[in-house]
Amino acid sequence: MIDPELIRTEPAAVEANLGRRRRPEYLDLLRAVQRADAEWRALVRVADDLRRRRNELARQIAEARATGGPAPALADEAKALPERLREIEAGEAAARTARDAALRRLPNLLDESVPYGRDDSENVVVATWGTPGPARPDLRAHAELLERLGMADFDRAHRVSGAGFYYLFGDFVLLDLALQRFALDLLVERGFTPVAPPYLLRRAPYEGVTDLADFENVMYRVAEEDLYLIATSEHPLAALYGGEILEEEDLPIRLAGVSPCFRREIGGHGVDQKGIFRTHQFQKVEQFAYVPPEASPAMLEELRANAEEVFRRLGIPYRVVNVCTGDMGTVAAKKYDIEAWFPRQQAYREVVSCSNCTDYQARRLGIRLGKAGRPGKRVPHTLNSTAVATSRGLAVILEQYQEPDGTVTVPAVLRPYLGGKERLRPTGRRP
RNA sequence: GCUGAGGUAGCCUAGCCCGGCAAGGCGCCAGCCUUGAAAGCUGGUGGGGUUUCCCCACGGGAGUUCAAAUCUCCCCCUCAGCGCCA
Repeated sequence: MIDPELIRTEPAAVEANLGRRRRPEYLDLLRAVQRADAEWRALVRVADDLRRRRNELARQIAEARATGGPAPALADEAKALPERLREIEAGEAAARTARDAALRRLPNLLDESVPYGRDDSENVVVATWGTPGPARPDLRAHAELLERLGMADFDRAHRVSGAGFYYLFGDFVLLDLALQRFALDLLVERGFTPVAPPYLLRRAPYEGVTDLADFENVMYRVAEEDLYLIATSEHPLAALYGGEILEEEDLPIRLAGVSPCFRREIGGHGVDQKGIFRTHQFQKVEQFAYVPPEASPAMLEELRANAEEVFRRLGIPYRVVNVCTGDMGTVAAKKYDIEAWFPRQQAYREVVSCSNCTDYQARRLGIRLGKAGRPGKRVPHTLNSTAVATSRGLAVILEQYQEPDGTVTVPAVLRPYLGGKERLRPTGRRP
C-alpha cells in the first residue's frame, strides 16, 4: 500500500510514478483515492466537532444531575445531536472505505532504476556468469530423462492429481532434499535463520502480502475454511510480524523459509508441459528480510548475491535481469530475476525472483518500526528472493549435468548431502 | 466437535453486576540525585487534527442512551478441559 500521506503531499510525483506502468486504470484509482480522502478528511472535522459538543453536553448533564435537575435546553440539544452525528459518521465511514479499497488496489511505486519496457522481452541484462555451452541436440527433455531413470512418474500423478503434479522416486528425492539443504546451509552461513512456516494462511493476513488478483488466479483455497495454501513461504514470513512493532536494533532480520509452494495457475504449455518446470506444487528455500527503509537497496543486492552464489556453486551458467516496468507485479518496487542456462532448450529461463517490496507489504500488514510505546514510528521495508526452488533448480541440473549414457552427474557441492554419491543411474526396477 | 474462561495502550492487569473524562504496575524516554552506575524521586510514554486545545482508541460490527470498556444482539479470535486424531 502506498503511503496515503505521500499521496497528499506529493501527488504529482505519485502520479508520474504510477504513470510509468502505462495502465490508465491506476491513474483513475489514484484520483478515486484523492477524491475519497478529501471527502473523508472534511467529514472527520465535522464529526469531530459534533463529538466534542456531545461530550460537552454529556459532562454538563452529568454535573447538573449531581447538583439538581438537568437544564431542559441542554436535554433538547443532546437529544437531537446523535441523529445528525450518525448521518455524518455514515458518510465518513463510506468515504474511508472507498478510499482504502482504491488505495489497496494501487500497486507499489516503482524504483527509479526500473527500466521502462513493454514486457519481459525488454528486461535489461545486468550481469552474466558462466559460459553457455554449444547446442546439445542429444540431450533428453528432463521429464523423459527422469522417467528413464525410474525417478519420476508423471502419468500416474496426472491420473490421481491432474496435470502439474508428479511423483518423484529414489535418489532424485534425495537430490531434491540435498539441493534444499545445500541452499539452506549457505544461507545459515550468511546469518539467516531457518523458518518452517505454516503452509496455510487466513485471508486477512494474506491480503497484506499480495494483491487481490492472486486470490483469483494463483492460490488454492481450502473449502469450508478461511484458509489458503501458500504460494511461497514469502507470504507467511511477511505475515509473521503483522500488527507488531519491530525495534531498530533487531534489524536486519534475515529469514530462510523452507516450504512447499502451491500454485493454481502455472502458465504456458509446450516444451514444459510435462515435467517439473511448471508445476502446481514445488519446494522452495526462500530468503526474506526486514530492514529499515534506508537499508533496502543494499539488502536487495545482498539477497541477489546469495541467490547467485547458489547457482555459481552448482556450476550453472546464468544471467541476471533488471525487470522492466511492463513485467513488474503489484507488490515489488524493484525486481531482479536470475535466469539459468538450460542447455537443451538453448535458453535462459527464470529460476530466481528477487524483490524489494519497500514499505508496501509492511504497511498493509500494519508492521511498524520504532520503540514500543513511543511515538515516531516508521514503516520497515521487506524483501524476498528465491534461494532455490527445487522444481526448476532440479530441472536445470538435469539438463546441465546430463551424460550421453542417460545418467546424471551429481553436482560436487551436493554430494556431501547424498553420502558421496556421484551419479544418478537407472534403477531398472519398478517404479 | 462439545463445554468453559478470556480479548483493555509495547507487555501485565483493574474497571464490567450497579452506564458518567480508561486507574495501576512493568518496560521505555527525559530530568533530578550520583565520581559513575543502580536504586530512589519527578515528568513523559498509542493514532489523527485547524496542536495552550480537540477528536479517536477497551477484539470487530450493530443497537439502546444525553452519555457505553460497562447494558442488548450478531460475528471473529485465543486459551483450558473433554472428544477425535498422526
